[in-house]
Amino acid sequence: MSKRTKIKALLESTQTDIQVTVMGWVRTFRNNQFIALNDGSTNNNIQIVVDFENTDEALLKRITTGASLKVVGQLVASLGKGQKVEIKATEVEILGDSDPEKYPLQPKKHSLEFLREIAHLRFRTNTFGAIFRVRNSLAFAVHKFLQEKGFVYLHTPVITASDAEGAGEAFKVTNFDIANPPRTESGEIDYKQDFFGKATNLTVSGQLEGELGAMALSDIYTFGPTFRAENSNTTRHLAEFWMIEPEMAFYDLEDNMDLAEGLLKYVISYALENNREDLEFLSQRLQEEEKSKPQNERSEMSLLDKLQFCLDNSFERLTYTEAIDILKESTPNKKKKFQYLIEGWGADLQSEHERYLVEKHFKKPVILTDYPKEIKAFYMRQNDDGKTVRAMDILFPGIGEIVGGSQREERLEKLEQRMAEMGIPAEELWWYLDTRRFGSCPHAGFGLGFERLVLFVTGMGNIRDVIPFPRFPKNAEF
RNA sequence: UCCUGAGUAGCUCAGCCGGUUAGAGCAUCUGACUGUUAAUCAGAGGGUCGCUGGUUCGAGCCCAGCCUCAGGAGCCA
Repeated sequence: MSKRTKIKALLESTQTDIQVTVMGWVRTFRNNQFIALNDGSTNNNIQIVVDFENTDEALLKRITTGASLKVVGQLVASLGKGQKVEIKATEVEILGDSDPEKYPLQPKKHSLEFLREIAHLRFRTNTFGAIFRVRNSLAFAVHKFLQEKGFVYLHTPVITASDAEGAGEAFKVTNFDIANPPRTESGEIDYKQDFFGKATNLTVSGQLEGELGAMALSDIYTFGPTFRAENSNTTRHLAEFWMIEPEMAFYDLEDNMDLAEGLLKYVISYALENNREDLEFLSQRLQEEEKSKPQNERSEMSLLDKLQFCLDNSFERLTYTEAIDILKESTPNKKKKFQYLIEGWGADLQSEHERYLVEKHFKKPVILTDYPKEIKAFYMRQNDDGKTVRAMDILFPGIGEIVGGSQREERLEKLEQRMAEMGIPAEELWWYLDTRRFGSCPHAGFGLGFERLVLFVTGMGNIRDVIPFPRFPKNAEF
């Protein structure tokens, strides 16, 4: 294809009266002469002006919403208001027609629910263009931040054999004819004959393997897809999602929290700097959307203000025990407004409690630490009180838990004892325990839910709208 | 999985107490206009009322089951 200039560059061009070539998709065609063309490089369209009186009528009819075009013309200062520059077309070529009777996108507002059904085309809308450019920046910024700190990007396996991680239901991976799997004499499915010679599933977390890497490379992170076969039908769960899992040797919980907070702030500031226009658009979109909500449900801050606020304030850090005290004394608890009332120490925090702490009490991101060991995973480091573990959850407004992490139990005996208590088969995790046998050391790590981060930064309300092709119960289209 | 609500034209939605031929805006098509900004104006076409069964003289509307979607809860990131 002949050289073209991307629309983002043209709109920023200081030079005019030069010949340019653009390619993109038609958003609207107004007045038989004005094409709003978009190529995804920016949320803004470039206006193409067609000399319709001297253009073949058959060609004009093919300039329809969704069609892809190649346009050659002069980049000139715009005669009309609403844009600085426009292109006076000298040559318009239809690269791909788009039948207007069948093309589902119209130059109007569509519901997010409808766009979810045409996820293959929703990239062509302003909202989803902005979301996926922001998502890209956030992913890049995660790598940039960690790479600059000397972290090693470690590719942990997607297929795993251990089912002992306790992070939810896993999807089975098998080569068997599922209608007729080989069976043992006692009638059980004989996984010895399966592809891997044992039962395998898609990973629910790269953490345990990540720890193995950290115990040699010092600081590692994973950033890949993760799978949970939970029947979750919510705005913040997916069956396939992306997770960032740093694991650091010689880190305690404080270091862990500092890293997580630093990472979150860095990637948010990176997006604010590099995706200003997209975030302004999304901020406006959110404000429009909230107009239809009752006053008390609207957010106090605009999206941009909320992101900036998040950068300007340190996250509130407190222990689970302190949080319980606050919740016990809180108005909704006393007035029995909570669905689950806080009676005392030991209860798991429900969404309503987390939301109260983050959105009502502190009004900023909160890091809760030192949870009761009963409600946390086996690998978390036990505190001397015998009751709590060195866990930390970062709670964000509107999202809930965005990060879950801990200092890891590095003492072999303590770890084995906890595994026994929780019924985790030690023989399956012999390799994990080996790191505690040979040169064990204090270490820590966390998991950051990437889509939840994108949700927060874009101000979207449903996690299915911040991943290109969401996988959730009863849906694996596209 | 549980609770609540929804499913009517391509999209967003209205449809009275069960009663004749199911409506509107936008989109599409035809024509007009031609510096528009989701262009405007005039006209036209477009429906298995989610699916299955039931009640009734008669069902978009009532009943039962199922499917899908949305919001909330749980599981968690």
